Amino acid sequence: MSKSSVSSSVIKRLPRYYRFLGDLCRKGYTRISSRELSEKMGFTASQIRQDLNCFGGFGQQGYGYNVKELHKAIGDILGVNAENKLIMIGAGNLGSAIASHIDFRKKGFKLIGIFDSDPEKCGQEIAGVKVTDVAEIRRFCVANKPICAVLCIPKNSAQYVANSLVDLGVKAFWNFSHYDLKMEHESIIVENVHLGDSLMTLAYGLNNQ
Amino acid sequence: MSKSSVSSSVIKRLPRYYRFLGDLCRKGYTRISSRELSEKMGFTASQIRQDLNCFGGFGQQGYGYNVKELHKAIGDILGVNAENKLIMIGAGNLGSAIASHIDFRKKGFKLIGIFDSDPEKCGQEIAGVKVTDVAEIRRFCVANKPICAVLCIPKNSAQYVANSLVDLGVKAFWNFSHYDLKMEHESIIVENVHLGDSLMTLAYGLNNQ
DNA sequence: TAGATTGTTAATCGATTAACAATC
DNA sequence: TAGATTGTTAATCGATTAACAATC
Repeated sequence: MSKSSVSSSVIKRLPRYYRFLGDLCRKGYTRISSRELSEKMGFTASQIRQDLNCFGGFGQQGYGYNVKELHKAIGDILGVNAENKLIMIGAGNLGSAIASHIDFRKKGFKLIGIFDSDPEKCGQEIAGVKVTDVAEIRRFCVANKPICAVLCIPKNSAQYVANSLVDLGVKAFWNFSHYDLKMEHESIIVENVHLGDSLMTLAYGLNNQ
Repeated sequence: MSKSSVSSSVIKRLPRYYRFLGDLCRKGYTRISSRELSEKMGFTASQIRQDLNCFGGFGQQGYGYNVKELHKAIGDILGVNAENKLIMIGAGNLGSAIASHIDFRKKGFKLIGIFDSDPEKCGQEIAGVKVTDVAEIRRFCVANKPICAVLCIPKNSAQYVANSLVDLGVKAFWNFSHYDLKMEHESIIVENVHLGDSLMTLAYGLNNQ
């Protein structure tokens, strides 16, 4: 299945559907129409039906969607039940907060290692994972084959570290380093998170009415 | 000036331009053409010129753009030199990491207060700001008139807290609470950050080639 | 002046919305 | 069966790209 043909606009909405449907499940909804869902989510009903039909016909005419089934289906599309092995590089403020704050298992990942260059941090435990010296990364990757890395390191080392990790088999990066990673192989997946950019759009909003 | 007519696609690219131009300044560039910038940023030259001309003609035919001037101009459009007073609600893992990690002053904000309901945390200092009991928020807001709030609180209290803060004059929210805020007054600016959603798009990528 | 590169208009492309026949 | 609501095609809208005349 060439799901890669699905546009990124649609893909970025999937986690949102997943979240809302999870909430609806918990609230005891068993069925919902695209119109009802559109009112709750602020999308149009048309868009919801259009989006879902990129992946198959989950609804039933005259009835709507089964909330639980749809939630499960979207979870499967996203791959939230996978256990993609993930390591984190950089256990500073942000790194350790993310390690503790994100429920990796519920998002399709398993945190198997945290690395830092600061000897003070090595040996400490964060989110149940021991912090290891970065010097050990190569050995660790060869032995444990992580597929994804969270980068919480300064921007000047981000590209170098990412390149090294690609050579060690890492296929995806969740990058918090204030630097836009550019990867050679286009099969490498990168999600650059720029919290500062997000904040600046707020400044823009306040600055311009 | 009805800058509000500028599309959000453009606005979301502004911080990126700002970052790249800052880097170019530091690297000693004095001028740059839209073509050169397009190669560095991965946009098209056309888009760059189109984007910039939403705000005015910053370039010069036959020459290109003055890096320093353009950087300054975009900074002014974003309002990075403002000192929008900002408070943070919730000093847990994520809240305190963000307070320490983000350079608010460089983004147009000034962190003037941090609030938490945990008595353990009250009195502690984070990023040079003392953590205060949430019970004090009303008094604090009346006295100090913050215009923006960062929400690092559980999702079930997010909407209630946001509504209360609106009544106290807060105009903008940077919301990390795993819940999509819906505000009555459409003048209230909300930036919902969903780190989990961002991570799930990575899971999707790994799950689908 | 000639060359380069902008600002801007026009063309294209993609994403969103509307409409409706199919069908539960 | 009649009513509701989907899946899907067609229409609209907006954003991106291309082209080029203006001009430094």
